[in-house]
Amino acid sequence: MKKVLLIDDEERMLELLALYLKPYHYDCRKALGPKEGLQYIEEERFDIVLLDIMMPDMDGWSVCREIRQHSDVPIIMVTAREQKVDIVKGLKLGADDYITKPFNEEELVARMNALLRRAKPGNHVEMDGLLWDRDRFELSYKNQYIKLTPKEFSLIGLLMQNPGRVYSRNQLIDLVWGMYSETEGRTVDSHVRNMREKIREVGFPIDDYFHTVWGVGYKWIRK
Amino acid sequence: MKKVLLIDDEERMLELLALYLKPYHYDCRKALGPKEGLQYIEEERFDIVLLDIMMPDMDGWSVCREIRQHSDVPIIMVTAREQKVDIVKGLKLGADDYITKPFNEEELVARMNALLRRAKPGNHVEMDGLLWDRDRFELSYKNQYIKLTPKEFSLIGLLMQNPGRVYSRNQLIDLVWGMYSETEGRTVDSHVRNMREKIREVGFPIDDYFHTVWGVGYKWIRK
DNA sequence: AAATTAATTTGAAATATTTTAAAAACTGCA
DNA sequence: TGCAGTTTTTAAAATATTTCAAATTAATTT
Repeated sequence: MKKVLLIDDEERMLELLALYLKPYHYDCRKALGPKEGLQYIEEERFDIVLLDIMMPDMDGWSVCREIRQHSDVPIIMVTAREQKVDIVKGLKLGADDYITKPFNEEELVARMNALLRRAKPGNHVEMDGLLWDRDRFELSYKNQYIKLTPKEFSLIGLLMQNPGRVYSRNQLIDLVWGMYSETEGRTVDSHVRNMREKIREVGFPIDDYFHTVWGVGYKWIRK
Repeated sequence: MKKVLLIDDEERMLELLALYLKPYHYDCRKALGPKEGLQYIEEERFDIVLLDIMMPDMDGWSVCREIRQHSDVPIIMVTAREQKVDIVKGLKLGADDYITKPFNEEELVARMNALLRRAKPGNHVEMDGLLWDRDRFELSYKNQYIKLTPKEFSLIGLLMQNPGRVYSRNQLIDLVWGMYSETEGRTVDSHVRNMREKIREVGFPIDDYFHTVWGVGYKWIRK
C-alpha cells in the first residue's frame, strides 16, 4: 500500500483529502502544519507528499526545499488558485506537480498515479517505523541507521516479510545461508543476539516484535 | 542536449513551441500531425514529447496510447483549454502532465524540467560542490578538475545518480563494463581505490559519501 | 522443587571480504 | 613498432564477520 503524507494547516482540508483518497486505498498520514510534516519526513519513508503552499508560519516553498534536503520523494503542491509565478517557483524548487483547490478527486488521483508510475519501485518492508530496505541494504528506525552484517540483514528481512510465521533454526539456515550449508543451528542464535542488541540500541522495541518460539525457532509478529 | 519531440497538426503552433524552447537549448524535432509523430518515435529516441491532443485525423489519446506501446518517454499533453475529464483520461493513458494553451514559456519549461529531472539518464549531478558532468567528461570540485579514467568516471557517475542504492560488484560490471563482460569482481575494487585517492587529493570528503557495504558492494550516500 | 531441556551469552578461533600495492597485460595512437 | 596511459590481475596485509563451544540463564516438565 502506498504511503501518502498530507501537509496542510487546516484540519478540515486534511480530513477532506484523506476522505478523497480513502476509496483508492492509500495509507494517509496527516500532518497539521509544516513542522509536523517535516518531522514525519525525517522519521518515515513516504511514496508521495501532498503539500499545501499557503501556510502561515512557514511557506510551502521552504517546506519543499527542506524536504528535498532529505529525500527524493515525489511532491505535489496544492495551491488555492492558479498563480503561474508560484507554480514555476515550486517546480524549480523540486516539486513535481501542482493541483489547484478546489480540485476533483479523479484528477488528484490521476496525477498521483502518474507520478507514482515513474517512481522506482523499491523492495522494502516497514513496521511501526522500522524500515528494512533491500535496495539500500539498510535497516533504519526514524532515520537512525542500524549497521547490520549481511547475515543479520537477511535474517530480519526474511522474518519481517513473513510476519506470524515461525522458522526453525534449520529452516533459517536453508533460507538465509543457502541449502546444503554445513552451519550449525546454534549459530543462528548468535546472529539473533547481535541483531537484537543493535536494534534495541536505537530505541525500537524489538522484543515486542521478534519473538523466540520455545522449542521451535523464531518468528516476527505483526502488532 | 535534450531531444524534444513536438507533435501538432498546426505548423504555426510547432513554430511557436520551437521558438519558446530555443533559448533553453533544447533540440526540437517538429512532427506535423500524429502519423509523422509516431514515425519519429519509432525511429529515434527522445527525452520528452509535447503532444497536442486536438488533432483531426487521430486524436491525441490514441497517439498517447500508441507511444506507450513503444516507449516510456515522458509525455506532456497540450490542450486547448481546461477540460478536467480529458486531463484525467490522458493521465490514465500514460501521459505524465498536461499544459493548457495559451501557456507561458516559463511554466512550460519548468514542467519539462520537472519531468526530465525524474527521467533516468542525467547529464550532470552535483553533490556538495562535487560536480559530475557527462557532456564534458569531467569531475570537478570547486573549480579543480579531477582527471579520471573512463571506467572511474562511469563508476562514480552511476553511483552519484542513484544515491542510497547499493550496487554489487557484479551489478557494477554489468552496468559499467556492459553485460557479458569477463572482468572479475575484484577489478572493481582497484578502480574504486584509485578513484577515491584522486578525489581525496582535491579535498573533497569522498569517504563521507562513497561507502563500502561490507559483503555486498558499494553505495553513494546523500548527506 | 528438582530435574530436564532449550535458549542466551560470551569470547576466541576460523573464515571471508576489503584494501593496498605493485606488477602484468592491454589499448590507442604517434 | 614502441610509448604512455589505462585496465586487469595478483598477492599480502588489514578489517570485519561468522562460527562454535563452554558457561550461564531461562522455561518446561515431572
